[in-house]
Amino acid sequence: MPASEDRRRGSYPKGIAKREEILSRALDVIAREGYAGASVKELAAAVGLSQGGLLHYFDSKEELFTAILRKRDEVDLALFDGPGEPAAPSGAGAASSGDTGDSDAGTVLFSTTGPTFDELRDGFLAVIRHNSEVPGLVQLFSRVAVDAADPAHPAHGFFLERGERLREAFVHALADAQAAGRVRSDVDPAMFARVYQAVSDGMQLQWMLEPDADMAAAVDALFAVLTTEESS
Amino acid sequence: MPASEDRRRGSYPKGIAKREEILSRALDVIAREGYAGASVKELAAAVGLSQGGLLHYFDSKEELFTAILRKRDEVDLALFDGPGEPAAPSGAGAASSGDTGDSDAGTVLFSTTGPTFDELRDGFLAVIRHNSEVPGLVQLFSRVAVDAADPAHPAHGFFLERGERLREAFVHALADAQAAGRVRSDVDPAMFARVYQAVSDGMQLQWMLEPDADMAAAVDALFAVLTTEESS
DNA sequence: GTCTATATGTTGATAGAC
DNA sequence: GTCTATCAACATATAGAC
Repeated sequence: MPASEDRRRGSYPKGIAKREEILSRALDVIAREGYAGASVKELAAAVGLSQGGLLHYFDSKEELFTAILRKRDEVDLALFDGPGEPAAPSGAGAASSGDTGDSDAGTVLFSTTGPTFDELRDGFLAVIRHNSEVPGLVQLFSRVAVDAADPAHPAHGFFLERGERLREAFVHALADAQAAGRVRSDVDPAMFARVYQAVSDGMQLQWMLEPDADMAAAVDALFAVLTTEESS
Repeated sequence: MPASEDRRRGSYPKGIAKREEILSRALDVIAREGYAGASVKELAAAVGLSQGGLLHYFDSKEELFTAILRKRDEVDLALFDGPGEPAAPSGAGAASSGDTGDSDAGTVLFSTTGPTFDELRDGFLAVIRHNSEVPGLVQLFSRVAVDAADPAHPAHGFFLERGERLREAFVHALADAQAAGRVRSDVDPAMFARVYQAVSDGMQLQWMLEPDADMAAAVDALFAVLTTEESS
């Protein structure tokens, strides 16, 4: 049911379709060409619109970027969830090319119904590895994440909910894996859900500073110490 | 030897003294009143100078903020290192009041000579707990950390070196503790040095968004899973 | 629905008086 | 060394033409 959040302006089929197209293209552009405190005008030009034209669809710069981050999660979910093997996450430009999906497919990763521990680990790591190929998106995410600390920021709610969903998935997966004896019994799922999120976010900062820093390896190391056996 | 890095403009005793005084006051102001994308003018007024007066000591806004972060580390080091019990880290405003110290005291926490595992853990946690009382500094740190991803940013080198020092301390402490059988033998010190840094930085983001998130508890949980016995 | 043009505001930085 | 005054550069948002 992708109807609830997408209502903004005209909200007619045509309008929201264009909106989605803009977001897809923006994602692609930022992923490839990077984000460096980009202005609305720059981004507008990049997606083939004027500033005014772009702001016809988004009320403000901050809302635009928030929408981009939402769309990004949507795309990542569709790519790295559900199927054991993603269709074709080849290279960097895996975020555009038409409609990636109103397919309700990927809600496993961040939903409460919950992926299994293995699914969550694999999906989480896949997204993180993918991030290494879209530096601009990582930078955009981190930048907005800081700004969104302000409750008045349009992305405040987005980051709150996103974090909650992510951690909820971890809590369930960890608890289940614990019950199955695969995760140490002395780990508090709620606490380590936060730790996973923190490691992921924190490694992004390190990686932006030092591209050699291996984000996925660090997260993987955390999985390793929490699990009782060596899987895979 | 605090002489090497402090050379900038006039660099006469009087000049650098005033510089330090400005930084101390700026720290105090930001810690108490918060940082919200503060402009140079605002900060200048807060420290009792005009914009021009302030920029007499710092070439640019970015260099000013970089210097503030440097000073902050210096103060934290002096406060939460060396003595088993800090003098009086009471409340929030523990960062000003005269000269906190050219005292060469605290170089343990981030130096290669290295604190012991317990010292590092206690100091690290103390700094993190202290951070909860200076939200403005946490926000400033995170904001500049993102911007400093750009190699051209004045703080780029600062964050690189800071990260290296911090992780080096962790690598040594973890390795030593491992040799003593206090830390699991299957943890890679270098890898987990990154993980500690990531958890710390990542928890700051969560805490800025949700002040109820317990930064120290998360880091402490990581210590707990890595150690073989329950210390405390 | 999209563009051009503009209003409005702010910022960082500089020049020059005192 | 510090202040006042000012600049030039942008950026966002809006208004109005097409």
